[in-house]
Amino acid sequence: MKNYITTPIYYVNGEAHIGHAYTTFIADTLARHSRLIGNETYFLTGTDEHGQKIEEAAKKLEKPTQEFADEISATFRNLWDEFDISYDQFIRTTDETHKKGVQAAFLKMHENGDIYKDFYEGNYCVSCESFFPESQLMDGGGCPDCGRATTIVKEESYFFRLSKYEKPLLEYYEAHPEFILPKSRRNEVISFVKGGLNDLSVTRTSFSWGVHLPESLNEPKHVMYVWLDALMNYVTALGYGSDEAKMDFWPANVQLVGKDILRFHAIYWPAFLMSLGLPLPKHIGAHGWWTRDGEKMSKSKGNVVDPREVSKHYGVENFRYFMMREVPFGQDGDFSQRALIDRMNSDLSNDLGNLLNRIIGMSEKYSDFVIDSINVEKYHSKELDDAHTILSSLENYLGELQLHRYLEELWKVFTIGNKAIEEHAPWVKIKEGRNDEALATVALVANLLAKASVMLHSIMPSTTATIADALGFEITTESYTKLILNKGLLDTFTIKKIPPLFPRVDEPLMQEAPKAMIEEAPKVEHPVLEDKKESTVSLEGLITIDQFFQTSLKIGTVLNAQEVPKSSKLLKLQVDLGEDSPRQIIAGIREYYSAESLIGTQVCVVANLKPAKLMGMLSEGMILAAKDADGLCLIRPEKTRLSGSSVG
RNA sequence: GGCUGGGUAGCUCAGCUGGUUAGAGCGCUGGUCUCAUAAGCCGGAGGUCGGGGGUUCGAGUCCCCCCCCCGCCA
Repeated sequence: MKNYITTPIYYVNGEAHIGHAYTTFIADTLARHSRLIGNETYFLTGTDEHGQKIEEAAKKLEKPTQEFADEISATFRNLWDEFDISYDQFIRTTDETHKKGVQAAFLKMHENGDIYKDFYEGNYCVSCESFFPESQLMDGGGCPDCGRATTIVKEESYFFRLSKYEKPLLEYYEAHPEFILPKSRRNEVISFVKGGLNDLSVTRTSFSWGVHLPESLNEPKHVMYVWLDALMNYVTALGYGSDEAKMDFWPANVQLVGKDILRFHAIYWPAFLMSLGLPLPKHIGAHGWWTRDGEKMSKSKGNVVDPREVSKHYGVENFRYFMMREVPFGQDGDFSQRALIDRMNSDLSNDLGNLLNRIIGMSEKYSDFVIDSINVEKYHSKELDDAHTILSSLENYLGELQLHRYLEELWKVFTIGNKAIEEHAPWVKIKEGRNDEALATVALVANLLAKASVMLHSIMPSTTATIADALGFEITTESYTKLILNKGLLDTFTIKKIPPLFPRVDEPLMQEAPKAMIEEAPKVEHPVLEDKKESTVSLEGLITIDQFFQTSLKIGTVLNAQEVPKSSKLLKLQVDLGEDSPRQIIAGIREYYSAESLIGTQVCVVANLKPAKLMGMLSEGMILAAKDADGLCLIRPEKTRLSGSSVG
């Protein structure tokens, strides 16, 4: 069976981040598994290098565009090599064969009547040199990026008849429920298509860094627009439009994408393929995003996870295991060192690594490291059966890309091993002279480890190779067939005494993200508070407690809030102070809080302030807030209190 | 605002077409073994299954209303 697996091609406008690594790890896992079970496999990844942004970025650095693209593309490729990603091809959209293939596809679509010339009309920002849809414009029609006025501009463009494929696509989704994974994403795509599809502008004349139209069309000004160019890579990599020798790998089995680009892969891409008369991929798998310590990653926060950094400190395969195990496919995941360390200690050190160590120790004492499976079936057929049931169920999870379930199940095999040792206590049997039984238990566990390692291999290739080596075998399609499919046992071998594979990790090995450090600081031990004898507060301007209580502070609940027209600072609030009717309070906090975000929340109000008028509107109180150079924040009760509760 | 999906133990989640005392992993905790990486194994605590109505002999599971969260669209 042929099995083609792809990652998206990564845009060369920045360094590889954890998201890129995640997609690539999943794809690599699927590819390795496919090879292991004996499929003819082709695994494609690469870089997307065309477009105006790349052209501009290169210009800024005063580099030839190609040179710029070469450099960034190489950083991706190097990272994958460092991570031992087993790609069969690394495609670049600047490859000549790719360009040729895209042109061939364009011609074919043109011939089929799916491409026509018209005008692209939209709101154009001259300064940003880009078009924006109506919905993205600012209130007055300004550019969402720079705020300047936009103008309606007409640009000559070729269009792809996407609208024609509305029905065929819907029918396809209907007939192939497994096309879009996870299934929850399927609804989104379907409802989008049901909402109607507009034809797609697929060429541009405003920049030149891209694939030009086929010469026969004689349109030197036109360049292919990003998605047509980029999506085609999946077939041009196989030689579409040039040497088509590898085209029999098409259709792809799994095409992995981030959830942000699902629409392009689940709508445009299949439509293009339909137009070209090519079959559609079996699965488009959309995975989620990663946050760090519960927060969105961003350059400005300085909390971006650098996959190279994590791998350097914790090891690529541990990192990889963590990402696969931690998150259900499609869901967003959270990266934290705590979670990573917990996973490593609990799953890798305790369950797996320690189990291997246990049998190394026993075999050393009981049989001079020699392990023989001869009596395993006699004494442990139950354990073997249970393990085989688990091992043979794993394939199902892979089909739905449920890597975390796959691993969760696989781990039960280690539990069987740990329990068996406990239950059969070989150390007791040895004392009783029942050596056969003791050694059978050790051999059982060796076999369980061997089998589990085979199934773990696609996720932790090098680690499992080490385990296999210690257990005197090699992980190959042959050993997969022998140990998993045919439920065979290991030949007699001498186990290698190796140091613990997964030493426990006690402290974070990396520097924490800036925010996280602040949050964790209070966990440090608190020194005992000394009793202060003399006040160091300046006596100037002090008031008595009675004077303080002349101010009535109350907790209020914001019932409603809206912007004050013509004011950039003021919000008009309706605040419930537990009185017969709510107060109207005008607060100068609009720059920091949206009206919407306040509704239903609680604030601290000066309740006995003489009413005042602000911009002609009555204000019956004041909201307490704290302000410093970083902005303003409201003073609120830590927990919800009854409206009108007094503060003091 | 429209449409999905979801709100179940401290945390992350499983619970299919309604049926015995609501589950798993991690965490916490008591015990126990000693081959082992302060690992393993056994046990325990902890949940009015978002709220309120309803259908039913019986509802986490079905229906209605409400609240809240994520996502997609506008």
